[in-house]
Amino acid sequence: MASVSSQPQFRYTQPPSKVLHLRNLPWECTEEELIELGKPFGKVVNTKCNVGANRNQAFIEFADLNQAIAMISYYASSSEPAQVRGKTVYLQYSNRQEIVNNKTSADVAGNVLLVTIEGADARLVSIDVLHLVFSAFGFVHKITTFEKTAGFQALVQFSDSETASAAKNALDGRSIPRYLLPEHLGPCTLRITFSAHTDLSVKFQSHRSRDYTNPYLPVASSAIDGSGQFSMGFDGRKVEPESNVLLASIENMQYAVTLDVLHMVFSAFGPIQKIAMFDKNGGVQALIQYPDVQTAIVAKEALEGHCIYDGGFCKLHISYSRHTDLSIKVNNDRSRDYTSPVLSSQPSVLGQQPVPIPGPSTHQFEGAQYASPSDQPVIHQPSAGWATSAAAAGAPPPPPQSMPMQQHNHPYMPPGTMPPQPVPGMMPMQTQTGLPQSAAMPPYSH
DNA sequence: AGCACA
Repeated sequence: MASVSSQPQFRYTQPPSKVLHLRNLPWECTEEELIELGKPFGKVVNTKCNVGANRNQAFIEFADLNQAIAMISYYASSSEPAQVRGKTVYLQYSNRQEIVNNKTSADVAGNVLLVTIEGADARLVSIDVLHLVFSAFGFVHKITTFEKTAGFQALVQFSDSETASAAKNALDGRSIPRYLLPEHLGPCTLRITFSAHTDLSVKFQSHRSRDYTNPYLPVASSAIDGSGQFSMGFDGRKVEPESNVLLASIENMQYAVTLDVLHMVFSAFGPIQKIAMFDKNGGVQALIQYPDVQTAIVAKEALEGHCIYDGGFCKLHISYSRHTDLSIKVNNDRSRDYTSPVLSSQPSVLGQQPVPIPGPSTHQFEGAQYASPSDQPVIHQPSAGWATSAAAAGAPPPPPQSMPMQQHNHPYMPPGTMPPQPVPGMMPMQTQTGLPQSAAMPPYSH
C-alpha cells in the first residue's frame, strides 16, 4: 500500500512549514533550549522535545512561516551549524503544519499520583503498605487501587502537587523496602506518573480504597464479611476482619505502658469503652474496645507500627480482635470498663507516669526512619510541633515526646482531666513528618 | 541523523 503522502520520506527539500523538525539533539533537551535556538528567527509558539525512540528529536513551531524559512535559510548557508549544548543539530521543515502536543497527564504535575506496582507479587502489596510508603512525604488523603492491563495500580492523592512531586521524585522506579513487605514477597517496584485526577471518589473504606480524610465513611461489606479479600498484613498473614475491638501488642517495651497511657493514646480516635491488658508470649498485649468499627479502623490505621515513646520504644502492633464486646469483671490496673460507672473510679491507677525499665538514653528518629532498614519499619515521628507542653507537664526525662495525635493533651494526666479531643485523627500525624528526601533513599533501591 | 500518539 502506498502511504497517503507517497513521497520519499527523506529528501533534502521538504515543502516549507512553520514547523521545523530537529534531530541529533542532546539527550533530555529542554523546551527552553529549543526556544533559545529558534528565538533569533521569530516567535516560537510551540515546541516538542524528546521525540522518537531515542528521544533526541524535536519540533519547533514558529508563529509565522517566514520565520521558519529564515531559520532554515540561515543555517543552510551558515558555517556554524545549529547547536544545542555544543552538539550539532540538524534542521529541516517538518512534514506537518503544526505541532500537536499530546501532553499526557503524566507530564503535568498534579496532586494525584498514578502508581503502578511491578513485580510478580505486586497485587499482594496492601493498601496499608502503600499508605505507609507515601505518607512519608505528606498527608495522604485517599488511595484507590485497581487492576488494569498495566497490572496492579493505585491512585494516591496528596494535598498538593508539590507533595505529590516530592513523592514521585523519591519513589519512582524504586522498590518498596523489603521490611515493609511480607517476607515471602518478591521485589515490588513502583512506577509513578501524575494522574489527571484531582480528587478521588472513595465511597467506602475497603481493602482497595481508603479515604483518610473521612474516618466516618461506611466500611464496605467486602471488607467486613467473608469475601476473603483482605489485604495482606505486615507479616504476610491475612488481615483479620475489621472489628470494633483492637488487639495491641507492645514491642520493645522499655517503659511501662499503663492502662491510662493506652487509654490516652487510643482515645484520640474516639471514646473507649473497655480496655483489658494481659501478658502473652513474654510481652504485653491489650484489647481496646471502641463503640464502632470505623473508629477502630481509624485508630489502627494511625497507630499501627508507631511508638508510644520516641526512640522506637513501646512500638504498637495492632490487629483486629475477634471480640466485639469485652467482658470486664473488675476494674484494676489491667482492665477497665469505662462504660460502667459502678466499676470505675479506682484512683490507684491515675496519674501514672512512664517508668523507665532499664533506663536507656533517649534518641530521636527524626526523619531518618527509612535509614535503618533492618528494624523499626515505619515510624512517623513528627520531629517538631509539640512535646513542649507535654514535657513541661511533668513527664520524666526519658520519653520526651509521645504519640503525635495527643498534641493537645497532657499525656500523663488522668483521662478525665484532659481537654476535649479535637478531630480523632490521623491528620496531624502524617503531615508533620517532613520530607524524608535523602533519608528516604537508601532502602529504595533501583 | 531522518517526523511525534500511548
